[in-house]
Amino acid sequence: MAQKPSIPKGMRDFSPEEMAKRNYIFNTIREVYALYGFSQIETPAMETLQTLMGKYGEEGDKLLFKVLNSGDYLSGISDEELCQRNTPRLAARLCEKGMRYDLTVPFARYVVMHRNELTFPFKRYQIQPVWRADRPQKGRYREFYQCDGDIIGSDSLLNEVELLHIIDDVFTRLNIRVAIKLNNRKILSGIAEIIGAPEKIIDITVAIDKLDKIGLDKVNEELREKGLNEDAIARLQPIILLDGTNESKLNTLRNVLAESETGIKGIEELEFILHKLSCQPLKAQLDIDLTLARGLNYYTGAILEVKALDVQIGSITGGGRYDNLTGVFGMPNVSGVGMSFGADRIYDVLSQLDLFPSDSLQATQLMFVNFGDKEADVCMQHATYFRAQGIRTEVYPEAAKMKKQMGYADTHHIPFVALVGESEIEAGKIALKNMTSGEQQLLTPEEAIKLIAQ
RNA sequence: GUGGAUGUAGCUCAGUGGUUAGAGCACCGGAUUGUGGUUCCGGGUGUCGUGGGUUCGACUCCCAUCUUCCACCCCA
Repeated sequence: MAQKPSIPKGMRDFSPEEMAKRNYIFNTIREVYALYGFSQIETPAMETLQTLMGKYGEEGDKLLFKVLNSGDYLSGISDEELCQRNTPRLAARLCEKGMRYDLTVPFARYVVMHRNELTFPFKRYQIQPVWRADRPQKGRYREFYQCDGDIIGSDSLLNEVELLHIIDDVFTRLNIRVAIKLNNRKILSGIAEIIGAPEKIIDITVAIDKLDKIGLDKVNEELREKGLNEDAIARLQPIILLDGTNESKLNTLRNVLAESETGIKGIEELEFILHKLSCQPLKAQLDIDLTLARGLNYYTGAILEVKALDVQIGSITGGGRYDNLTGVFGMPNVSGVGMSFGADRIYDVLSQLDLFPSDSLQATQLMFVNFGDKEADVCMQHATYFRAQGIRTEVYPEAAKMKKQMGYADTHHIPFVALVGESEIEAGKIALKNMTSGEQQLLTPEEAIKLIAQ
């Protein structure tokens, strides 16, 4: 007897109901992207390791799923090499492909390869799974979907504004209340500059990012450990604890960063975005948040992150401006701004708040009960007609007991059941039962369609 | 990758070093051959995650391994 089957760690099956809910999310995001003039692309599940390696830092390289070469993958490898057991080097010899880790790097590769076909600015969205050999936890999987949208080949800050509107539209449609956190990498750089530790920018942002989690004392402690002197830490305090309206935050920053050209530039960028948004306000609340650093260090300008207000969960969307997306692939000076919706976390939010609209879950609208061969023939013809009219229709395939057939309709949440037996056939009508109210009436097919369609 | 928990029926979980492993819900059959979601009757559907070990005897104790979960790391 075969063992119980299983699936790899951190990967999931999706039931019909889960798929319906997931598609509701994907469709919403797709529609909004399309409304803003984005076009969809897809890239392969695997990329060459040459494309993937070294793009996500040391940590990222470890988390890449590598794919063993096909065929005689040991040919050309000596026993000596095998015995050395140098895992990274051996992996490089045995694997030349890897599973995509995110959608941004494959997109950069895509842009470089297709640069002659593209007209810039290029606005693309991409909804595909990515794979990471991370240790799974709740809400963290080894296979999950990202829904990326990027605008590349344009330095205009209007793109940032547009992304914020897209985010606002998506979450408005999904009925999720969110707060959008906004920051600018240039401001963070300016801060590092002012306190005289520009090379510590990563350490500082990582430490500041933990404020919510570990508190001010621990953050300062960590800064100390990272080699910042007391004077620098002291100068950081007002920045770490910055509070008030977005406007007052920017004013405070303007004073603190007066001597940093970069910092002032960052402030001006944020001011521009806020000004544009004041003409066309968002429904979501928007906060300037300096603790927002984002792990990835390729961002160079605006950084954004979205949190759900009514559910305790990590960020459900993130993004920002990067100046040199394609540089590593030999195509310099392509600037872009992009973001990624975290579909799996959005799913969790909608589930917890019970916000999936019921019509997004409904599949079949009408089921014909099967009374036997002769009746079924008539039902099949009716079904063809109903389908042609756009009604999602099925005919129960067996002349099972009425109880079983009704039970089937019930568990599948089919709102209408049609009963067509001898007497109905004779009258040329169908008995249409509303499964919610229990009411039943004798109707012509046309009348039935009208009733079901409303 | 580091540290710590967890795994018994489809689901949520009881259970004891000793016969044949239980409950609720779900599910299946019947009451009911043209009417579901209510009711009544009947049914346990399981290699107790997997593989070893200790023992007269292991679901229970030990080891390994896998899964899921928690914290760190990192992140969506």
